[in-house]
Amino acid sequence: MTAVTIQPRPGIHLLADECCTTLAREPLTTSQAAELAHILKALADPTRLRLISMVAAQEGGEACVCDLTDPLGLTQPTISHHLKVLVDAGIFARDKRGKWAYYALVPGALDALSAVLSTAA
Amino acid sequence: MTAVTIQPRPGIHLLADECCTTLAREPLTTSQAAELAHILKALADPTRLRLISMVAAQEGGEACVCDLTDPLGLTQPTISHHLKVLVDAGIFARDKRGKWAYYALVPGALDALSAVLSTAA
DNA sequence: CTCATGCATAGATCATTGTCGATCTGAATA
DNA sequence: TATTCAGATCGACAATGATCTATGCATGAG
Repeated sequence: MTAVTIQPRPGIHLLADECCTTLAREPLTTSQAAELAHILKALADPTRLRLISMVAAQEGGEACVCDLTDPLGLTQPTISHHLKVLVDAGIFARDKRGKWAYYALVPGALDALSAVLSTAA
Repeated sequence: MTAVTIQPRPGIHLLADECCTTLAREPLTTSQAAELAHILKALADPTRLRLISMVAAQEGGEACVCDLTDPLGLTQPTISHHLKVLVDAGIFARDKRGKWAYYALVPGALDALSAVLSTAA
C-alpha cells in the first residue's frame, strides 16, 4: 500500500478517481484493476444481483432486510452479509429508521460502472 | 435444468436471451441472475481486467499469450487459465494461427454488459 | 525424423467466500 | 424494567478459485 489518500467509501473512490478510465482504452494500473475488481466482485454473485434488482424494482427504490429474506430463501444473516458487501462496494446505501434498516441503490453507482465497461468513445 | 435451447457460447447466450434485461428495472429470475453472475465473475479479477485492457489497447486489438505473460509477472499456465475463463464467459475470442494463440475482445460483449448495468431507460 | 517452442491441461496447495446456527445490540412496546 | 423484534456480528464449514509445478500436444525448424 503506497501513499493512500483520504478514501471515503470504496465505491465512491472508483467513481471519483477513475471516472474517466475505460476498460478497453488503455492498460489498467495494478491499483485501478484492484479497485475495479473489488466492485465487480460485489456484483458477481447471483444472490446479490437479485437483491439489487429487487431493491431497485421496489416502490420508493428501497427495501428492508425483512422484505428480502423470504423471496430469496436464505437466512437473515446471509442476506445481511450480502447487503454489507454491496454497501462496502458503494453500490447500496443503508438507512436505519426505527427498528428497520432500509437499503437503496447509490445514485449513479451502477451507471458509473456501466461507463467503465463501455467501449464507446 | 429445464428445456435447454441450443445455447452457443455462454456469453452470447446472455446477449441474445437477456439483451433487454436491465438490472435495475425488474427483479431478475434465478437463471438470469446466475448467467449474469457468471459473466461478472469472469470480469471480477484484477489480472483478468488487466488482460482485457492490455489486449484491447494492443495494435490490432489482439495479443498472444507470450505478449501477456511477462508484463503481468505470472506464469504462462496462469495466464492461459485466465484467458480461458474470459473465453468461456464470451468476452474473449481465441484464434490459433501457427504456433501462437491470439486473443481478442468479442465485439459488443462489454457493451452488452454495460447496457445491462445501466439504469438509464 | 528430431528437436525446440508456444500453449493447454492436470494435479496440488492455499486463500477466499457463501452459507449456516448461535449470539449480540439496539429500538419499540408493555 | 422486562420483553420482543429487526438486524448485525461471530465462528465454523464446505465449496470455489488463483496460483504454481509438471506434463502433454501441436506446430515449425533443422
